[in-house]
Amino acid sequence: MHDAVREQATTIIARIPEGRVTTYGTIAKMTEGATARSIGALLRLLPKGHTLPWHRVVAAGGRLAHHEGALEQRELLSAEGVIFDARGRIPERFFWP
DNA sequence: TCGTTGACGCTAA
DNA sequence: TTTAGCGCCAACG
Repeated sequence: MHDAVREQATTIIARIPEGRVTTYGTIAKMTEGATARSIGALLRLLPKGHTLPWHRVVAAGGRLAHHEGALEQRELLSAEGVIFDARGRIPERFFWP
């Protein structure tokens, strides 16, 4: 992934409003030359002290991707008012854009 | 350079 | 609704 693509992706993630979420696929579509998988790779390698709202990036269908920080992610989202339904999915009204 | 791994997505069955 | 299969891309040894 080129630096320009990475910068564009991080910019998009930084623009996600509080209390809203977006998906890997959505970011990939908005970023030229990126795919859902490349976005995942990008977030995985984020520096320790970054200010990016990574917790607002979820898997397709509003499901929560299974990774180490999933629990923390769920807490952060809940703190912002994001609701999980009975099946552990985020309703579409929380999606951004 | 090659094979493996993993914060994924989409489609078919 | 759940699984499997395939495509996809970056990092790493």
